[in-house]
Amino acid sequence: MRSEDLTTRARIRDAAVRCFGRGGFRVGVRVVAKEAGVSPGLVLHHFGSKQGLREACDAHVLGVIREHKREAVGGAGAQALLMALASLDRFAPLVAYVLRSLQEGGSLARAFVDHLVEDTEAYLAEGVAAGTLRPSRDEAARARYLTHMGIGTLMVDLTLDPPEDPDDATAFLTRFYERTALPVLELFTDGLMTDRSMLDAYLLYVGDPPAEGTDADPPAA
Amino acid sequence: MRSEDLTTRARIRDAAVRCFGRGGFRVGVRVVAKEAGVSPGLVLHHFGSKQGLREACDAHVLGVIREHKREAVGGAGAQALLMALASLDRFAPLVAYVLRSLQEGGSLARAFVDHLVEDTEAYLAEGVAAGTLRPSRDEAARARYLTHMGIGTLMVDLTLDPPEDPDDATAFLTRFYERTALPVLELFTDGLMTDRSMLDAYLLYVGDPPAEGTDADPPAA
DNA sequence: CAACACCCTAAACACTCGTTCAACCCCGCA
DNA sequence: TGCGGGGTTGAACGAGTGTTTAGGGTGTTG
Repeated sequence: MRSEDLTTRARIRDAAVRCFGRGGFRVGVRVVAKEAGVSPGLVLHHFGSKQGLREACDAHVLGVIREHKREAVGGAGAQALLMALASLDRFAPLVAYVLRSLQEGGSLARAFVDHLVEDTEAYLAEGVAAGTLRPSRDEAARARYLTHMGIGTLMVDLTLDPPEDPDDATAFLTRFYERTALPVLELFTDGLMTDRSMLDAYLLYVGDPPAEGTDADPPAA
Repeated sequence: MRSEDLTTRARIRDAAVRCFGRGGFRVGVRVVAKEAGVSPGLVLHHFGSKQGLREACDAHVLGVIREHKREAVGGAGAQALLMALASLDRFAPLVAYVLRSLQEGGSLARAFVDHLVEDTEAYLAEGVAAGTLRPSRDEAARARYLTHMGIGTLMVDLTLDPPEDPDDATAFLTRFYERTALPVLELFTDGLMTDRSMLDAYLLYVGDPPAEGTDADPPAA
């Protein structure tokens, strides 16, 4: 911790990120104040209100993630990004904060997810262009769906059996990855169904959708 | 509403289900009491504590769902079940309650999801036996993954832009279904990738997994 | 009729929350 | 030396929470 060379304001903000990441946004101002080593009044003096404190946290976390996304290199996708960030343990509290934010909703969650959807769309487009990924009849919808799906699966695992140590985001993410790697790879390479009847029925039902992009050859079963 | 022919205890319980479904579990005992048309003290008199009230709600909701699952016939899967239940509008508050429960965690959420995982596993086994679904190297893991994935995608949509009318679970579920039908059908019929390299790399890396149950022939590409 | 048991209410209690405020310390500056 | 003035404190306020408790009614029973 290089906490003494920070502004008091920044120290409070970082403490708040830690506290909110650990216990959600219901933790009180007094807890944050104690974590930062200051009095409760000072927190409100610097941020106006608890809402202001949270907004400052949101802005800071989002900024740091945007800034350091390139360090967290590798494939697109929510887990990949969070995993890479959490492995750099100085970012672990930020990851916990993001997970909490995704759990309880709010503007940071929306911004973060929209950001990921963009990345995913670009990543998918690359893959399609390179021939490694199949094209979709609605690329935007697919990108959003895959992103929501990735994050959602993670969130369900998180809420259903929350890790005993809320600080160790890395352990949780690793465990999650181990449990889901095989099914997700199977699904992504071969799909689930053996024929196209359900998809065709749907396409017939909705009257065949935009079909923009490449209306590519359906790969023979 | 046939509310006057119920025990006061049942009336309070149903009011609590509605309130919790609408506003989450943070809504106060006084709100529930007002919704039920009784005094706040009576709520605690009947259920001992707020925790007791919630447990009674959990038990009741789970019981009703178990009981009426056959009415809500059709394919397995979280959305299918919830959708079918919500369409019967007398169950709409229950569905909202379940969604809240999934959002905030708790024993009902766990029970509900475990229940769904079982159903999914049976449903998948049927499909595999009938030849309409591809087998997996770890059927249990796949069933759990697909269930968490389905519910998770739903929850992300729900937390990211919550519906303006928290009572109308049907509208939300319909909209969700429309947005995801195409991507999910595409993914389930053809997968995402054009070759098996990533899956093979993983299988090589983990040294080919348990493969218990049906150590079936990997379907020839 | 008296007495008991039960359903129910209204008020109060104890606590936590976000927020406010008067005062204090300590710094630079004239 | 006196004078701000921002950083900081700790106590207090008011509204919210879950919970407790004393006490009305009301019906049933002896």
